[in-house]
Order: sequence, then structure tokens, then C-alpha cells
Amino acid sequence: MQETDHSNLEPKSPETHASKKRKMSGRVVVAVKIEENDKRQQRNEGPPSDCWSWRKYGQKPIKGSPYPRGYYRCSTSKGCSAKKQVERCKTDSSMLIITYTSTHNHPDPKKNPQKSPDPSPSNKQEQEQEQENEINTSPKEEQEQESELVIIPQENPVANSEEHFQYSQSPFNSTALDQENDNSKNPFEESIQTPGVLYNDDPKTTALTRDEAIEFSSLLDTEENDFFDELEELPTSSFYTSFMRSNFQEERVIINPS
DNA sequence: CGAATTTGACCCGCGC
DNA sequence: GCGCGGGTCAAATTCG
Repeated sequence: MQETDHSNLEPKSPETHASKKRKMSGRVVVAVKIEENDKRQQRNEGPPSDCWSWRKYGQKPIKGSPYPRGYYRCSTSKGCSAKKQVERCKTDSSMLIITYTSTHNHPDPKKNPQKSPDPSPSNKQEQEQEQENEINTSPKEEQEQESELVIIPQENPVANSEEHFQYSQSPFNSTALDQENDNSKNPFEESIQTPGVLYNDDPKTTALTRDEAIEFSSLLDTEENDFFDELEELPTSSFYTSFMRSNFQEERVIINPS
């Protein structure tokens, strides 16, 4: 009986449902490769612990995907409306697709630890310090990007993308590359979160078009290509670019469709 | 005891 | 107009 009269209640905020219902303007899709050995990711799909704390508020099975999608909300700050959806690529269970929505209205906890960047959640998500490279949240990068694209090749600095990549300090080693090239065989015990692909639909940000992106992806892996097919819309603002970088300074690919 | 997670129900937008 | 799919809320449950 609680939501029986949602239309009546509709409390909370003016943008409770209808407003954002399929209208989410800014969205960023990131693909993160996880190790199959990484049980925490495999079992709970524990999203890569960004610097923020996320509280799960829902989960739903997705049509066409054997894996459910988890809905998380930023719990770092009470009033933060940042959200993210985590699901697994249907074609590649080792690939995690994270979709970020809304924005954080509070500073990066890494810089301003309000609560705890890494509050070791429950035993289920005992994500230790998988990506604690809290270094590169360089402010300079955040402010000077606007039309820059960050591409973190999964297999290796491919080519055309030049050095714009923020290899910050991504542990890009042969191991990681190897997996990307041959993820079918998969790796071993390394819990390296290999890069993923980030789509960024910022008309301003010029770089690769989605077409190219796909092409790019096919270079990486055929399967990924398939999964790319699903990620087509990524309306995003340049802010996200910086946002993403702050969060995933590790490795991911930002591609922008035309 | 408190906080976080889990699970089911409900609502809305979109497609047919 | 109806049905499907996706997204969010809220109560219950579990864990620390």
C-alpha cells in the first residue's frame, strides 16, 4: 500500500520518477573487465570501488541478459543524487558494464574523506583495495579537458589514439594485455581490473565516433563488439569526462560517438 | 542496535 | 489501449 498511490504521494523530489524516467540526461557507460578469479566481483558483481560509497537500492533481471542489473546510489553524501547501474555483459561475464547517472554534489571523498572512501562493506563485498590509486585525481586534468578524450586501450596503446590516454599509472602490463587479447583463455590469479570502455556522448568532446569506437572495440575483442552494440546512447557532458577520470583514474576507455 | 542488502511490488515510458 | 521492460521505493532480513 505504500506505492499504491504513488501518484498521490510522489513526495521526495520533483524528479522522483517521471522526471528521470527514461530521460536521464547525463549517462556514462563504462565497461570494466574483471577477473573471473575475482570472486567478489563475480558473485556480487561488486562494482569497482570508486572513491565513493554506493548503497544498493535495487536489482532487476534484464531482458536478454542472464545477469541481473544492480542499482546503486551514492551513500557518501546524504544529498548526493549520483547513481550507477552495474550489470554484466551478457556475452562476456567477465566484463562489467557500469552506467553512471546523475552527478555527485559533493567533493571527491578521496580528497575530502567525509565518511570513508573504502568502508569495507559487508563480507560480501569485501573489496579490498583494488584500485587505490588515489593519486591521479589531479585537479589540473579535471579542468583542462573539455574537448579531450581519454582512451585507455585495453590491449595496448593502439594507435591512433595517441597519447592522450591517461595512463596515469594504470597497471598496464602484458598480463592485462594478454587477457584482453585472449580473454577467452583467461587469466590466473591476478585481480587486475582491466580497462573498459567508456562512452561519452559529448558533442563537444571530439575524438572517436561511435563507429570508430566500435571498430576500436573489435580490435580488442569480438565479443566486446557485441556488447558494444548494446551501448549506444551515452548522452554525457564534459563534466562526466572529468568525473570519470576522477573516479576511474585507472583504466578505461572513453569514446565518444559523433 | 544500526546500517546495508535483499526482494517484491508498483509506476512510468515506450512499442505494438 | 494493452503489454513489456526498466527503474525506484519500501519493508524485511542479514551482517557487523
